[in-house]
Amino acid sequence: MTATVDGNAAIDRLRMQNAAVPEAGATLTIADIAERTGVTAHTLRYYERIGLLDVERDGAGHRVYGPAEYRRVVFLNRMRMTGMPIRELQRYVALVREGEQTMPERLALMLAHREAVRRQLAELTFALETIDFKITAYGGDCPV
Amino acid sequence: MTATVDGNAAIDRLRMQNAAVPEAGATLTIADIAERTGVTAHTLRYYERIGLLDVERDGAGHRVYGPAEYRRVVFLNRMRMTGMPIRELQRYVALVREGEQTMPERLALMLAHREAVRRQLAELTFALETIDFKITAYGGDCPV
DNA sequence: GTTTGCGTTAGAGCGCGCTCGAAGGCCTAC
DNA sequence: GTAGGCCTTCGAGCGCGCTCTAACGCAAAC
Repeated sequence: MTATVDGNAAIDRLRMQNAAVPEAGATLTIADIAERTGVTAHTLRYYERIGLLDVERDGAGHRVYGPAEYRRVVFLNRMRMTGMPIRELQRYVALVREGEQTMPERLALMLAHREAVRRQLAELTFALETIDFKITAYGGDCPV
Repeated sequence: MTATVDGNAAIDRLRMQNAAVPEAGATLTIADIAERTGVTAHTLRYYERIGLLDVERDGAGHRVYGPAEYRRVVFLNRMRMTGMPIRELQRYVALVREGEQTMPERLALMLAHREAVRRQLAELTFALETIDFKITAYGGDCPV
């Protein structure tokens, strides 16, 4: 993972994920996916174990990832970044497997999560004021 | 904790904390502090145990909180909300106990944390786009 | 042919931040 | 005087999300 000017590892990862989308028909190993997404092989196996990923095996029993799996990993990673619990992701993935008729429910899940993220943003912004206040206070004196 | 229009429990708590500042000289029980800050009595004892709070005892051995302790609890709560680890709070509190000469170091800690929170805000904002994209996609079809 | 290196599985372990249980003390109300 | 309720301490337990170990397999490189 290469560092960029702002030095934000998570944002770097997001940029990397956008840049490293495999072309249609490509087949990738677990190491490839780990490198391209920044999700460790251990975690990829863990995600598969708990039902977040479905991955084929080659003749040697090794995992074979394609663009669809790549996109899934990136999606999972972003939802985790925004604090979506594993349990909810399991529910979402289960709905995807059930087929098109679950699209309204999936949409509802995403809408609810968007609200959760917006609340999170509001909280962070609010709490940031306390930090700013603290920093300003260190110009004078600082209680606590 | 009373609900407000937007239904954001954490923001409600922040508002409540601002509204429930005890007047100078007031003495509060652990239950009072729990109610006013939204931090449970269990957690308040835990914070004390790990060195984040210093609280006096009355004749019966019960904890007695004053405005300074209240402010400390509110501060701790806000730093936790923004993801500051307990270890860092322990370090900060240790610096406070060491006295005024640690103010530059405390300031540096706060500045670093402010940057961390800003990064967090950037990440959330970035990842929010993925959610928005997903939601838009449900108007059409949705891969993954 | 053996070393190197990547992969596999099952399952244990860990760090964090609480959260709870048990056993008991003090104070007030009835 | 006894029941209820809130307080105390100590220590164990828990949910989450990984993270790592052990033991082993296959396959190309030397």
